[in-house]
Amino acid sequence: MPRSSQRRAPLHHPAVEEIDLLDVLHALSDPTRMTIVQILWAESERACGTFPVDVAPSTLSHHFRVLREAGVVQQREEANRRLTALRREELQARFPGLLDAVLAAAGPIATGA
Amino acid sequence: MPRSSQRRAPLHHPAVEEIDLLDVLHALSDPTRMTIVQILWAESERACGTFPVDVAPSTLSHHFRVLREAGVVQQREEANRRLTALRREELQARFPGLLDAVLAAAGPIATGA
DNA sequence: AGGGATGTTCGACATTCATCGAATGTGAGT
DNA sequence: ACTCACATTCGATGAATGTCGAACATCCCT
Repeated sequence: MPRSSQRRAPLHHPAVEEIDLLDVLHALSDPTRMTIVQILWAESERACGTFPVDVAPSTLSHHFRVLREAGVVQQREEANRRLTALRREELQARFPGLLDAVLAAAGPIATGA
Repeated sequence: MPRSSQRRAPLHHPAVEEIDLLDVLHALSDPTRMTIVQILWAESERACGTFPVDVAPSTLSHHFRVLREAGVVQQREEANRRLTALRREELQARFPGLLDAVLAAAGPIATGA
């Protein structure tokens, strides 16, 4: 029985109704995480290691966990990669216009953050 | 020479162009501060002590400073009261739609926070 | 002048957080 | 099987944060 889609932890994502506004705002209030979200806003899906941010891999993993548990991003396994995507439609359904306004306010991506 | 309008510190407020998105998001990611902003969203101007939040006066003062230095609220002196108001137009000019989306997402005021 | 009301500043304290290095686990390819 | 690449977890550490009580400053009113 090949269960190749359950590699490590079950990767808990909050349900749409469980997404808390303050958690989302806190998740977005960090420079590194904002950069991640901006990139995902433009590129739909991306592997963890391919983000142009200047932090250690363990730090990056921490930020992805914060974003995931806040309900901002979604992660799925593929081989030994972990692909990350924005939960755009779900966030739009829960907090209409919020992500659009935030991303519009963020302006161009500040690479290196 | 009655200088009744300069009571204590000069109450520094950031200029509109200096308002930082991440600072604003961080300021809004606290329950107490979110409650304050929600109340001001509905009531234009209000004295510090009249907010129904369950924190010590010194803590409240701290939260007002965070909101003020992030550019979210504006404070002016009147007698020995300090009146606080949202910087609605300025925030709308700097980050269009942001405050509207956040306040819409926040829903009804959770008194007691 | 004295007292009460309003709000701030100053430590202090516990919690949270961003960050890193080292160790670990998983999958792909040789 | 061995190794390398990818990503996580763990432990530690220094900084920031939310909270409070006590002390202080300013203004109004009696």
